[in-house]
Amino acid sequence: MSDEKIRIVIADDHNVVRSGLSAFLQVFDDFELVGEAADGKEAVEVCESLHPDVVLMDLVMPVMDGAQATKEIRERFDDIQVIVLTSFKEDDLIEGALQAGAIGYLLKNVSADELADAIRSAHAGKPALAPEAAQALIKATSRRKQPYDDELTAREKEVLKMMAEGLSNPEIAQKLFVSRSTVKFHVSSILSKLGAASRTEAVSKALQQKII
Amino acid sequence: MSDEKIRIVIADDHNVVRSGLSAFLQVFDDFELVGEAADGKEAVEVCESLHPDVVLMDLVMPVMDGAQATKEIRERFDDIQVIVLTSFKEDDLIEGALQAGAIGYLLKNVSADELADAIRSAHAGKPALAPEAAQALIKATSRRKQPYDDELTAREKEVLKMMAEGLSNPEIAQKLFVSRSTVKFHVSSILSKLGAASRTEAVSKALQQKII
DNA sequence: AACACACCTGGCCATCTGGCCAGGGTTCAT
DNA sequence: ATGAACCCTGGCCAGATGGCCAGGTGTGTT
Repeated sequence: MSDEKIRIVIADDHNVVRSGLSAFLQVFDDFELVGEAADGKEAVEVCESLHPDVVLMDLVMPVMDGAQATKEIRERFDDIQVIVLTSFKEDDLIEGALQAGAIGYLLKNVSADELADAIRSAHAGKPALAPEAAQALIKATSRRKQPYDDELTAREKEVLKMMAEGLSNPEIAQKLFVSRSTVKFHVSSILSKLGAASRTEAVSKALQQKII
Repeated sequence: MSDEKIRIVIADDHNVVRSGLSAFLQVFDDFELVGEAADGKEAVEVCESLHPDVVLMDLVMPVMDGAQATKEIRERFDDIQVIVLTSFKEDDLIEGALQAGAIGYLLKNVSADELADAIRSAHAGKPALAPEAAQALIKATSRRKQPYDDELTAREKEVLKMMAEGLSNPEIAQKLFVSRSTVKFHVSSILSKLGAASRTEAVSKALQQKII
């Protein structure tokens, strides 16, 4: 460890969480809380003006979400490390956060010591993943590999949305100014790409996998 | 205000949040934090042994959720007031929490002062709803009134789930050991109750309204 | 120029869908 | 016991579905 304190910024839209993190950090004398932000946009601005070493970033925030903020921060200041701090309810966001350039991923039920370790690791450029986070990551990736053979085209998504509204093929055909055959063609593609046996199953899968 | 301090218990599965709330409470000298709990079950137990005046309760927790814990606490100790503290993402849980007997509902982005006011109100038996919470409550109730004519029966939900899996009527009939006619009967009921014109629309609505 | 890809169309056909009709049975509260 | 629910069944039928076949167009890449 160097003599310099690790300069930290907290980005979370909840007062209580900011206060809690702040309390955690005060226990250790190698940390210095230099700024706070209540949303992603603020987080980026604070990084601009203060150039902290590490940002503790919530994912679910108004105005700009944590993943987007992480991306912007990492693109513009590659010496600022971002640790994502979130609740286990948001499994599906982990991947996006890591792709955005977060070096750490912790759940909000971390202890002060674990948090401190993660911050020191991140500052040293070493990743710090909570075991639950790693697990959720595996789950998230394996879940996405199976169902798809391919991505849906724009037209297919359009048709899929109408299917989810309960429209029949003739109705969709009328709305899109194409023939029933064409709609059937798209529907067939959708079914095979989603691995569904019927339009109902396709819509069900699409909704659950948040394709629409 | 009496001379006695208001005895408070915090129930939240996130360390950080507990720490943050604790820090908020320390600012005021009429509060005394007497216990903490990391899930709903612990919260009930802590209430049993410590009989606090007010519980600050998170809704999303492992083992037993906050609504259930609130219900049990209110049933057994009607002199303990519960204030639900949650994030705005969980709009749809507000109603359940209030039905369970919570007297207050705050979002986690409250300030220390707002929290203090809410605790004092709750202790005096006066409700304390965050404006956003009230708004979400209205939204939640109005959203539920429209789509339903009636609740689904257990059997109908069972059929609905199979529909969402993409099973056809004959397949469902086979699984349930009933005839195709019976399945059709249930499907018809589901369609009319959900206001859907086809099974696909029914499944779509059911998924979006979190019925299944 | 050749190719892949997305998009469009028509016809044939077995199957599924969902509305309508009719009739059973149970259990539970009034 | 007289409903009121929920659950079960059969038949009839127009329409929708989805798989299969065959073809067409335009785009952009190589």
